[in-house]
Amino acid sequence: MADRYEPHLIEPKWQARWEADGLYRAVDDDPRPKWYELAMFPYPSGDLHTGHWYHYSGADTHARYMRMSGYNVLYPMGFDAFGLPAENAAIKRGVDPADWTRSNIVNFRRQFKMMGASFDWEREVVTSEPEYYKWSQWWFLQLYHRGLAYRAAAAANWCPGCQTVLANEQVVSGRCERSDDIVARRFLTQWFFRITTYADELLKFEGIEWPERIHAMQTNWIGRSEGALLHFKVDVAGVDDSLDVFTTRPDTVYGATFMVLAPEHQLVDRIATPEQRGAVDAYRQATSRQTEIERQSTEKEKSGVFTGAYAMNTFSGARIPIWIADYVLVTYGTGAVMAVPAHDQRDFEFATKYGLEVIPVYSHADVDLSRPLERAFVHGDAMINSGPFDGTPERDAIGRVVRHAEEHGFGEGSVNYRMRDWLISRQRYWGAPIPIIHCETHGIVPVPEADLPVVLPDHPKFEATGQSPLTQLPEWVNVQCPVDGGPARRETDTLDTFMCSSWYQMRFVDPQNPERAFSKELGAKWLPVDQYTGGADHAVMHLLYTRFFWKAARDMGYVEGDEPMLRLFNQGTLLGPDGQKMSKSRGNVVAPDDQVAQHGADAFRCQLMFVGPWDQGGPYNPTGMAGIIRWLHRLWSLALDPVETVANGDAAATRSLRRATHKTIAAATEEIEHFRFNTLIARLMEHSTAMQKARDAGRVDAAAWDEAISTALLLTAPLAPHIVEELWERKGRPYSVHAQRWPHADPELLKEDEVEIAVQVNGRVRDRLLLPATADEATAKAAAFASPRLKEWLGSSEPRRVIYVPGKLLNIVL
RNA sequence: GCCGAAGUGGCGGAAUGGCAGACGCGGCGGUCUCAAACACCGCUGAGUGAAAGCUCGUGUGGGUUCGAAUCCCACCUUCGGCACCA
Repeated sequence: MADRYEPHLIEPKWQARWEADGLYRAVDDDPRPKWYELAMFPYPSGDLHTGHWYHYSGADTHARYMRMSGYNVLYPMGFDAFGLPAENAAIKRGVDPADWTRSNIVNFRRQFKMMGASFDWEREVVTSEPEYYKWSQWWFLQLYHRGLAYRAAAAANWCPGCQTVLANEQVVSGRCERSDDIVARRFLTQWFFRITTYADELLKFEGIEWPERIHAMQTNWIGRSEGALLHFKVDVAGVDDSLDVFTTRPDTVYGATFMVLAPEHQLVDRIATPEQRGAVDAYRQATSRQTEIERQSTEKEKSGVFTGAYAMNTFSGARIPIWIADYVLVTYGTGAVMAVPAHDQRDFEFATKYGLEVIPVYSHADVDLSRPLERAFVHGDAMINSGPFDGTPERDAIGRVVRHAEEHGFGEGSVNYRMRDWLISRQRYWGAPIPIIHCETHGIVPVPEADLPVVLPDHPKFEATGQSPLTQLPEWVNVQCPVDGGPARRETDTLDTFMCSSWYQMRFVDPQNPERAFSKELGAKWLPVDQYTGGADHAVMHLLYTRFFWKAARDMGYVEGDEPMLRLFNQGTLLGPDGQKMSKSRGNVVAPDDQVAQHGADAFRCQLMFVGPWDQGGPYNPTGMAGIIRWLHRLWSLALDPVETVANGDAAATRSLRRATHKTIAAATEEIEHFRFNTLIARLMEHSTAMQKARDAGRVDAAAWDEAISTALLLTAPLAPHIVEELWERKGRPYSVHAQRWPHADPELLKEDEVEIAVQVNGRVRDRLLLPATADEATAKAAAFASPRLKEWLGSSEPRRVIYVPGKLLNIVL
């Protein structure tokens, strides 16, 4: 008699065995086709939470499936270990960030192992260890040498809480993505990566299977708009500048009756007239006091101030006033717009408020131009008030105006992007030091590759100075210039952690290489990633950065192919049992360690996979755990309890059991390929029920039973690795179930002998008939007319039409 | 405002042109048990009926089709992203 299923006894046993045997090690010279499965690595803060379990349970199940499908699977894990929480812990509690991080990693590793995750731990990387960040620094130098890293004085997003700058991607509706503080502006000299060089290529998603919504979000973020750069002459004595504006509507240029500059625009100081200077300065002050959120509010009434200066509309020859207003952003386009009040609603509101001229430059069938406009109209029929262009239909207008501009030197066709270059400087301690030395005579000098890594010094001091804590360590900062040995200072900014995670997938292919970031051979062997999984919250940060990074690496000859991750699957967000985001303050947190202690890792994994479609996430249902546990117990007793078998079972019953088994194989394969774990489990439960029925009927065919049990175990192995390994062993099968081949469905066995078809009369189901699977329309029709139940519906009239879908339904239209 | 996803029993969800509600939870009834359970069996969308059955039913309104949860149009709601973007 088999003993009970007791997960806490079998799970640690198998975890130890798998580790000792190196069961999940990826072998570089294995002849089988490679499969690189990658799950976004975590930031090691405190505990592996339920959201992590949700992600890694699905990823692990898929990786195990691919291994059983005959692939040489690389499924590595590491830690994205630089970042703010470690530094904040250091500031608050005085612990060393490195110690804090290492102890968290120890805990994460323990929890990953408790989960039964099939990572190849020999390839682990930790981004905060010098062995790794040496190569992050090396990559920085490669980008620098290629002109893709540069330093610029620019307005930066400053998070007062984190005391550091943020990339645009890390600002979420005016707040810090991490700390939720309101972001301020600061002018600082910072390091940038020239991601905009790749903007157009990043808009292409050819050759990769990524979710549509990630395409949409990245496309949205990059924000490409086509238009023209037009030059307007500044009409101010002693200023010989032209004022450039980007516009998507160069065809409305004759209607540009004023210009608006962002208050921070460089030209403002030089053109403001003495009479207007006071008002201009006051407005600029008021603007700088506003937060990003206040400034971006679309509710707010438009405001602005006249500079007293004029520009010349190069096209119309009109002298038009130059205003400043906060609705023009210094970070977008050229920070200046030509205002066309007749055809842009914002400009219209502004013109109305300040009594500026409104000149329509399009006719419109529904707009009476003899009266003042009540609002702007964006599209029109044909150009008017536009000199030589009058009468041009709208569809030809932009092309003609741009050609004219180019011929006369008034401007040129241009493309503008919303996306800015990637700001990578952080005034933080816990990050990879940027490998640059500032020399009094030689300026910016890259650290020679032979001197890498630039090791992060121990014993940091944290004082909220707004500068990198590294500036407070003079013995580290003061160095000799690599060129002449003269006095020089190290760069004290550290790299944005997203830089470290932009190339980690490359390091996993050759994680211990002391000579290079990774060898070309191993890169060619394993890269790119075949399947990537992770949350959609990284859509415009990590997932955009890593694509940029890859393309830059490709252009430098380090990798081949255009994309780093061929397939991407985003799991959804797991919510608390109350349907709210899990958080300690709400008290709706499900603690994985407790769940494992109570029910075992297999049950917790399965329950997480069963709550709903993996890509949708949704509320965690703690009471549903009972169903999963019942099913695992059923599997246990099906496999181990004695069953009355015979050598040659009843043919029909045998065929029925084998059909159930093979149908389950076919369905399960389809589900697991598409990450549909909830329906995968439903299919497996149905199979368990089918086996139970066969067993209870007695005198089961021994071979069919054996096949059913083996199949059930093989199909369940990726989801619940421990219980299946235990049952596999107890059934006397060869170790390990996880090294077995995924079963194949026999198409012959999938065929039904008889099928139940629905018989409809005028589209409504009136009866169900059992027919041979091969029945043709005539047979089905004859059977329907022979059915007593259908008599009253069909009457004696001839059907007008009959639709027959073999195996499914017969619809008789009267 | 723009882009994207979604709306189905008491609950999580299944079905992507062919029998709506698979699978599971919960509930109800029963079996075994001294008793209970994470053991087992049955029922469980609403209305009506003794029952067979019939009628209604997938956010709302319309359409296409022999047939629509599924496709099309309009609208409503929720979630995610972007937003004074020139």
